[in-house]
Amino acid sequence: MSDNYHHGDLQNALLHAVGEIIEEKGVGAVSLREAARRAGVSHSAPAHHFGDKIGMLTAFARKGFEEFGQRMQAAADSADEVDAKFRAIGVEYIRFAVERRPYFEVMFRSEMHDSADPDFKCVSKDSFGVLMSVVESMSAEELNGADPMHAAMSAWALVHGLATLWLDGTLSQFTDEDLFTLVQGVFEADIKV
Amino acid sequence: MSDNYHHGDLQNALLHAVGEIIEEKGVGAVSLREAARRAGVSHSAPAHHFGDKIGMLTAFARKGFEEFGQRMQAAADSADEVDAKFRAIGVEYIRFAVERRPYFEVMFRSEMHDSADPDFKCVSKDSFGVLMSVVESMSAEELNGADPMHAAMSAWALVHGLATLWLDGTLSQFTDEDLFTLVQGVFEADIKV
DNA sequence: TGTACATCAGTGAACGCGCGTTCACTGATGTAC
DNA sequence: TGTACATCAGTGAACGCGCGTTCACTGATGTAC
Repeated sequence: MSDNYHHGDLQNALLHAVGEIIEEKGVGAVSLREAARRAGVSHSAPAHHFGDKIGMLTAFARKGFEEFGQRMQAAADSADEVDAKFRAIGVEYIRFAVERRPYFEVMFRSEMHDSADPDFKCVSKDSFGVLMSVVESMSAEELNGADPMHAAMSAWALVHGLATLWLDGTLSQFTDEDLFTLVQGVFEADIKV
Repeated sequence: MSDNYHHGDLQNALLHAVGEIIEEKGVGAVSLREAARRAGVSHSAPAHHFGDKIGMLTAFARKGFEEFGQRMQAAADSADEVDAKFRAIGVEYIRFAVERRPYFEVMFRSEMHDSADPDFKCVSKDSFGVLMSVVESMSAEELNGADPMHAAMSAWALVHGLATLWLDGTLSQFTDEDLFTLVQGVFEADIKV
């Protein structure tokens, strides 16, 4: 690999830079030029690879969903009992949101990516599939007679809500608890609405 | 009120404009200049009133929380039974998110306002207080022995997750259901994690 | 009833900035012969 | 083994844009006397 002209893996270097920018300055600070700067490359290089800004962010979101899907699957595989799988997925969801905040924010904010991108659609559906297949393996008794899709949405909404409220700093206004102590408490308190 | 120089209620006119901008072009399109344009006023007028951009958005969020708090309170008062209050609050939360999307987005995104603003803090805490007081009026039996704070967080996370997933367009990828049919189903399916 | 004056809302010109996009280009690489 | 050529990655100058902020200003309003 030459030192100069041909970077070798610029695509990944740029996506890495995007992550850094979000980590340091938030999603609003992402720009093609700043990503180029951090990758040590001319400011028009990113457009060459990704077409435009939204293309770069969509590629970033796709990469996020790939890791996310793998982690969800690993969580589901980490337990034998259905309800243990269920909990493991929930905890891993929140863990991902906190550890990989830049991905999470771009993945789940519609204005930050192109949801119509076929690859994006595919990889995001796959992630949801992990949750669905766990729910579908539940017995009618375990589901309390609930529709599996609704049960999946319910679980998803709960962890997604916790994650976003935490990331937005709203929760810390109301409780001093460590996030995972809180998660534990919330999972146990998940009373019937 | 003169036609020209002194507007009379520019502050509100600007906040109204902010709502319009978000409705039409999303939170990223908000600017002092665009708000001024829509209020039919010079571009430096908003700074005169709000100090800077974040000041304008924080005022917008405050206004949102005021309406939000009132609606939460009205929902809580609309029923006699505790669990009916609980449900009413949940539905109203989601209804607010959908009907008043611009407010909702600015209220719950930390980078869109100044969370340290004393008035903001006050009015957002008040809203949460409505939920807390309903949960606190529940008997130990109704709570299934759960900590009231955790029960409140759990309910909050559920509806907040539903609302944000819906607004971000993520849910519509997976279900064709009307939002409130889905909400109904999810509330009923709210199984123990 | 009239005048002077303080206050405050809103103006408009100017500034510098970072951005996305375009485009003709150049340097490196690999392949065909 | 050497040469010609196509391909593709990355360059860098240029463009126009909308933005936030500043600042000396002006027009309207109300109050004191």
